[in-house]
Amino acid sequence: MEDPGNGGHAALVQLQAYLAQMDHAGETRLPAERELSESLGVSRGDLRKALAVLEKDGRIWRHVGRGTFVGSGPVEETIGISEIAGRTNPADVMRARLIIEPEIAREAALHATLSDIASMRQSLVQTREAVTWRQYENIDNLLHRQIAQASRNNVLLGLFDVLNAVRRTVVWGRLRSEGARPPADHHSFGDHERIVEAIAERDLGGAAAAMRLHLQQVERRLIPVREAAE
Amino acid sequence: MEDPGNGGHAALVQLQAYLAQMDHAGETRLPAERELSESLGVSRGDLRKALAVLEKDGRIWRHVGRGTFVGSGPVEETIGISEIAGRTNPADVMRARLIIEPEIAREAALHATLSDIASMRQSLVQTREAVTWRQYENIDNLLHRQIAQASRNNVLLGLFDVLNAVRRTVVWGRLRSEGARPPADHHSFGDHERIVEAIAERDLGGAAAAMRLHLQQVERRLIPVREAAE
DNA sequence: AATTTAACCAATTCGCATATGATTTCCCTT
DNA sequence: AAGGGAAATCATATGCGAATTGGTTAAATT
Repeated sequence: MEDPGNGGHAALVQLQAYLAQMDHAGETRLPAERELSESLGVSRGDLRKALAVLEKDGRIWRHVGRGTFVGSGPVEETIGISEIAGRTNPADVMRARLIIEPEIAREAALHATLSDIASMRQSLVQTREAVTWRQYENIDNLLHRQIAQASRNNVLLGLFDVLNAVRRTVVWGRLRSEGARPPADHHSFGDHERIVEAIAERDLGGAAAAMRLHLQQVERRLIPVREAAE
Repeated sequence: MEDPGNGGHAALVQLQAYLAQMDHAGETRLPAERELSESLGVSRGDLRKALAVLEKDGRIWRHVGRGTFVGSGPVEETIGISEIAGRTNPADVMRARLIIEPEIAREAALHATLSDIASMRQSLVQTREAVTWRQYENIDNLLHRQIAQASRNNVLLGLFDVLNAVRRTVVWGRLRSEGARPPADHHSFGDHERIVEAIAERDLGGAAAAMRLHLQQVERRLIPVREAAE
């Protein structure tokens, strides 16, 4: 019916024109294939061929149930926590913390407000007052997050949250077995205080170094054996 | 009705017993408050008091519409890209790249395999052969990701992917306006080569420094005005 | 007077209807 | 008989309303 013999080339031309017009209007999603084929006066088969060409060229992006979009596709939302945690191990998580968190601490030393520092110091006190291991862990988590928040950079804070969620996923089931032991060891207290102190004094390198040292201590404690021999 | 005067202590005891039994069974979610209060034979008010105690102690986790869970809460899957991108700006994204990516490059210099380096060098060549800006961007993205992959740490790679997705979300619509201009400038080519070279030579500090320099160049180009005066 | 009970609110999940791109089948034209 | 288009079908994703659930407030009961 539709001027056969052109091999669908007319459809491609019309589609490109439509796309340019739409691109100019700022729209990113184009109508459904059924509507568009009728609107452009071409068969759906030809339209799909033209769409396939544009997709292979990277100009559009299609997905079942969602629609067809211009550009490099709808942002890939599917980098979820479990996706990362599923193909890694505690050692890599610890290594990543050792790489990322000192730099975050350095940035915190540069941008922390007085309110941030006050909150951290309050957490320091609460850390010492914890009577349960779980309580201690919660406050420890909070303190580390407060440091990330003190960077005053929501991207860094978001990355920290992702890293933290991955960590809690990967090592899940390891801490639970230790039960309700109180935190009798005092090594982390000093570490935390040194970090906060360096941030308060705007000592960028000192904050990074203190955080690195602290995480190395934590890493050492994660190694199962040898603790007695030390 | 329920033996008044105990101040809800009986509810706490019963709840702890119930929690222990459930914990042993491996379940993580406990029934709704209305059911549980009837099941345990205590008023909802007393049950909520007991739940509040356990929550403050960190043993359970409650959330409206979801339910009550044992442990440190259901793994927070909802740190999605849009959640981060929604409350930030291009400057913070650039700053985060400037902080994170050099450290990733340093790690890559330490762990990259020969295969990794070969892939990167191939991307270098392809970068120079790109005839479209979109093509160039794609290969540039690929190269940066290859560097993250060369760290041989899936957590770092995942964090890079998140950061990259946030970047593409935040700056979306800015690059599109420049249309189909071919990449006539050559400054990034040298940057990229220096980074890959440093990684190949296992020069940790050099790789980080080269990456930092490269990103600073990119940041400079993102500033809208002043480009002609340079 | 105090606590239980019920009612209501806000946030979340669940199920079903709808929308969409992919695929197959059928039918008409030539 | 063959080719191509139109319709039917499938698999996946979204939207919306009902039901669920923790949090809060008011009424009722003892």
